[in-house]
Amino acid sequence: MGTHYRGTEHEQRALDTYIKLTRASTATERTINQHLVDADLSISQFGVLEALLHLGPLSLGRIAAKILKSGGNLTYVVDNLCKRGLVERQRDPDDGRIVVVHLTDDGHELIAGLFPRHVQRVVDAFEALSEAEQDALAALCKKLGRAQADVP
Amino acid sequence: MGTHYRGTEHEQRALDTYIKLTRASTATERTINQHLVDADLSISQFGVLEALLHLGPLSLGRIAAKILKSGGNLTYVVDNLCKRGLVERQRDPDDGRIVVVHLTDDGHELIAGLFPRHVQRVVDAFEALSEAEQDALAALCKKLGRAQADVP
DNA sequence: GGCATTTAGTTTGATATCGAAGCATTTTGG
DNA sequence: CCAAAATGCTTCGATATCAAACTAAATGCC
Repeated sequence: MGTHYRGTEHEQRALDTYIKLTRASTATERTINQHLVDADLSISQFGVLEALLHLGPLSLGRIAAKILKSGGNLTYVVDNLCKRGLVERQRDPDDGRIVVVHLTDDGHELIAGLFPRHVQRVVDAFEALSEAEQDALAALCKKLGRAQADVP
Repeated sequence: MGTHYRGTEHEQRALDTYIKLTRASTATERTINQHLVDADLSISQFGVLEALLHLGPLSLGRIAAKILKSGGNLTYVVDNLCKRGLVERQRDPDDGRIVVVHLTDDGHELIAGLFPRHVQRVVDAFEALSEAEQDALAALCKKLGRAQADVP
């Protein structure tokens, strides 16, 4: 693995870490989300349903922040979930700009049934690392992720 | 951060690590690729050009494997690069199934000029971690990434 | 109170992305 | 030597995704 670019050792290290991080993330996500195909859900759709399951009804903006997607995107994803009757939109009576999204009974049943399987897949995917290694990885990722807000 | 799901400690740990990994990867990618907007290149387009710069002409299949994208996708991305005159297709005379993609002069000039800036951005993004931390992160990601091939 | 600014969502146009189906071409097995 | 299987790419239909333009509602300032 690694790039074929010849730079300083410092550059090489950053490039190499970057590639491995990206690949690990992509590969892990792909493995874990394999089961969503059966439920006919996209990753984003699953993300929205999961957020609603664990946090209760949320505005579009809060969902967008939660799953790190753009507003325009969220409108689209929620549209598709609405069409399938898994969620519903409700305008906030106090603030007419806000649209709150909540699970329907069908939606709740679907995500509640799916989630345990999802957890198991996450656990399986990370079985390759010991608990200490998982903690170390999480800590490094947290540090790295936090820092990105400050990089121009 | 972290999920709001109450499971066993073992489950919590995997879920938490998963979220932090995904977020760090997404955030870092976003920071680093910000400069591509100026060059009017998508991340995938940049990935293709970079692969060609450092590895020389490649078949579509090899590019797909290199940047972890589906074949159908690669056809599309390379189409767009062709339209802009940055790459060209060439059928392999020995094996009529294979299409080899290579940089044009314009393409070479563009990516060769862009790459140093890209490296600098990667270095900057990872400045938040010490060299030892970067090495540790790379090693953990490598281990995790490798293992995904074996998870059903 | 009324205009300017900010905030929340939606729309739009372009690129990305996948999986499956389709089409050549090459390789393989009998 | 030929039919079957495998390989490499393209096409297609659907979803995702972003950024920018747009609309509507609330807030702030004078």
